Parts: sequence; structure tokens; C-alpha cells
Amino acid sequence: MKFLSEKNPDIKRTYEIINEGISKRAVIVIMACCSVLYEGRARSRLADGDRMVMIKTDGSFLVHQDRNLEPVNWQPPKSQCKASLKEGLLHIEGARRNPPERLEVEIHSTYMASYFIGEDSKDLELAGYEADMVDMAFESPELIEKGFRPTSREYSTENGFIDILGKDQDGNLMVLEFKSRRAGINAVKQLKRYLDCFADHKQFVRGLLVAPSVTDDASDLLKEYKLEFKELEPPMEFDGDKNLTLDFFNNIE
Amino acid sequence: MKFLSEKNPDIKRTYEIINEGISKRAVIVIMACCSVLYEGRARSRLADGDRMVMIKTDGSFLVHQDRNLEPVNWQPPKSQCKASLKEGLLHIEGARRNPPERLEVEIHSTYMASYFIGEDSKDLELAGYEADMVDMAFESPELIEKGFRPTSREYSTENGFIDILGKDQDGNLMVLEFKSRRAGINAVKQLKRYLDCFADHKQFVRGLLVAPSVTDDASDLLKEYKLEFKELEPPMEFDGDKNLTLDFFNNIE
DNA sequence: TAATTAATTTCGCTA
DNA sequence: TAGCGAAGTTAATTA
Repeated sequence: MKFLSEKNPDIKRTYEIINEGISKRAVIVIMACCSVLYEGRARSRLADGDRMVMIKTDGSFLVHQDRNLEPVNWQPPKSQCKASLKEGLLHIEGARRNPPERLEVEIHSTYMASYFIGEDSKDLELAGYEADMVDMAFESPELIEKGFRPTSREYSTENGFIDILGKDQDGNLMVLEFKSRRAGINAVKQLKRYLDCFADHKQFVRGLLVAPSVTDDASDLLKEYKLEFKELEPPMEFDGDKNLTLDFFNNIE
Repeated sequence: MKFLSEKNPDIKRTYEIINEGISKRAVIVIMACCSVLYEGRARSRLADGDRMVMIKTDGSFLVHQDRNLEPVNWQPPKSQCKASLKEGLLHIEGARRNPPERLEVEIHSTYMASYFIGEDSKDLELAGYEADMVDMAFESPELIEKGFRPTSREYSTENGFIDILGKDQDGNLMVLEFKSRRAGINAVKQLKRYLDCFADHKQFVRGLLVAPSVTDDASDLLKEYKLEFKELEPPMEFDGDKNLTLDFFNNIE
């Protein structure tokens, strides 16, 4: 990896490092005392303090405080970032047109300025999506209940798309709504709205909420609406990897 | 600011820097080639690549690739982070109990390892919230329309809370739903559900969607449901600062 | 602690 | 490009 890192560069040198990093399409990481202004979808200001400033190769622009998971200010990918020296002050501006917004960092002193040109071709593999859960149930309908036969996925209604539509072993129509996390009352209301689309249906239609768990409120509402709940966890295997167990994952307590 | 930054430290030295940073409650920033595993609410793995690893003073733990605004993997504030050397490999683990989840970064080589103990007492001031918009309309009802008289905020119905309930100059009941951004069909449906709660009301009830703009679909749906739209921007002034104009904010094109 | 909701949500997908 | 919906959403507020 090619990189450059300097301690306590002065304002002018920091400016040079940022420009060099931008022109080389590097990831720029700076620790500095700065103030921040944002205007666009909302508007914010942040007085002086020590923060980490990062500009990524795709134009993502982040300002992190020493606390919180999320950046205190940011600009999304594809922002145009540029540095400028004005009256002895260093400004970094990230802007974009749609929506129009602008982030400006004013750097007063720099503790460390660096940029990195690295290799990272790998993308994240992630398991546990709601979509995978629906796929699993569609392919293995016995996970829902004995005799369940799914007929369609993403069945379109005027109140949105039903995850899975099918029939139980007695031929009753079934509407399935999936949640990959604990389901709340909104999930129940959503399911109810799907069932409303079958109000003129002659036969009884069963509504089934499928999730790892439900909140107490949601459980009550299910009873009130005469809907059902089926406990099911989202699949945690990676694609093409269904049979592999990693030691790592057995270590969690 | 007190800080330490070293280039190309070996694994053992990186380990020392991390431990020193953690014990001093510093912000740790590392550029390294690493792989990442996560298990908890979901499960993920990320093969080797060059990334930025950051541990904050509140236990936030982030892994950033050179692209995307969001970290590719992370652990929220209050996570327990610790480093360990196993068979010549450096592991950093961040874990928490509720929900049970664990992030593990395996570092293969380090380009830069650093920690920073800085000062940052300032919090972000932000304007442009939906809540501010509702407040503004409640206090200045003429912004909605001449003769409008708001009666309650957060009026509770079985379909959720109505932002503002009031009456127009002819005494008609009005239900107002606010969005601080462009409103879509979901906002219209939400407003419709509030109006459904007044289905047994003897008089006509007006439904008004208040937002900076609406999507075309939402506009169509408003007509279909015979609901109205009022264009209104969220307030962009900071608290206690209503009369100040900042030069900065005039610069945006 | 749990549930509800807005967010400069972001991100990916689809039309 | 815009709209729609899930997300390891996060973060704040309230019960």
C-alpha cells in the first residue's frame, strides 16, 4: 500500500496533503481541530473541537467526533470535495447538486494528515436478510406448517406486495408477512391491510406473521385481528456455503 | 492534543498501541490489511483488504472501506473492545450483550497505527426537523391558511398520532400530517388512515398533507382520496438564533 | 428496559 | 433518475 502520513503539519502543508490525496484518489484521514457547517436537506453548525475527517475515493466525506457510531456531519458518495486556503484558514468543502447540499470543514490546526492508496476488492457477505428468509420458506414450505403450499411471491395488491401467498392443507388461502427481526404492531397492521384486500373473498383467508419474535403489543393485536404468528429465524448461512460451520461462530457465548 | 502515530508498526507493536489507546480512553485509528467477521443480529464475513479501523472513547467500533458512507462493519457505542495476539495474528474484538453480537477484525499488516486524546465538548446544532415544522405551524397557523385554528398536537387515534388537529374558518375539522421532506404515497396513506378514524364523524373532515413537495404518485393519490396539500418548508433557523443570517448560508448556489 | 418514530437516514433494486 | 422498501439501520423520546 502506498501512503503518506505526517504529524503536526501546518495549515499549508495539510492543504498540500489533501490536494495530493484527492488528485491520487486516495483515502484521506486527518485528525484536526475544526469547526463544521452544513446546509442542504437540513442545516447544522458545530463549533471548534478535535475530530477525525475522512474523504473516501468515491467522494464520501465524513466528520467523526470521539463518540457515537455515526459521523456528526457528512456528505454522501459522489460529492465534489475540494480544499482551499483563505486568509490563513484551511477549508474543505464537499458539495453535490441533487439534492443541493454543502458541507464545510474549517481546520484550525492539524495533528495528523495522511492519505492511503490501498487494495480492497472484496465485498461484504451478509446473511440474515428478510429476503433470504422468504426464499427459505418458499423453498421449504414445511417450515411454515405441514401441508402449506406457497403459490406466489411478491403478490401485488393495492396495499403493497404480499411476501408469500399460498394455501394450507385444507385449501384455505394464506397471506404471509415476513420480518427478519422482532415484529411490532406495524407489521401486524401491514398484514391486516393485505387481508383487507381479500375482504370480498368468499372463503376464509388466514393471515400469518412470520418472524423470530413479536412484541407484546403486536401479539395482542394479532389476537384482536384473528391473525396468526409463526416463529421463524432468518437463515444465517452464506450463499454457496450452507454446509460449512465456522469455528468463529461457535465461540459466541 | 496528545497523540501517537506510527508508520508500518509490526503486529506486536500495533497490539501495544491499541492497548495503550484503549487504556487511555483515546480514539484509535488504524490503517491495515484485515479480514472481518460479524455475528449477532445478522452474520457477515469480509475477506482481506485495506481498511480503516476506528475505536472511539465510547466503545464505538468501526471498519471503513474506501467506498460508501457507512462502515462496512461496526459495533455500537458501549461495546467492549479488546485486542489479542494469537499465533502471530492480531485480533480486535468488539462485543456486547444486548443484543448479543460480536465483531472481530483480524489484522495481517498495519500501515499506520495511532491514537488521539483530544478535546471536543461541542455538540451539533441542527435545524430542519419535522418537529420544528409542526411547532412552527402550531404557533403560526396562518402559515397553513387564513383562519386556521389548531386545537391539539399529537392527537392520539387508534391509527397513531395526528401531528396537528384543528378547525378551518368555517368550523370544519382538519387533520394535518407533516413531512419535512418530499412526501410520497406512504404519507398520503398515513393521512388517509387518520381520516378513517373520523369515518363516523357527522361533518366533513379535511385532510391536509403539509410538506415541501409531493411525488407525482402522492399527488394523484391525494386527489383520489379528496385530500389536500399545503406546501411548507421546515424552519432552518437555529434555536435562539432566529434573526441571524450567516454569510456561509448565502454562499450556496 | 422496551417500544415507537424520525432521519441530512443509507443502500440497493426496479421501472 | 426517481421511487420504493429493507436495514446488523441509528438515535432520541416516551412509557
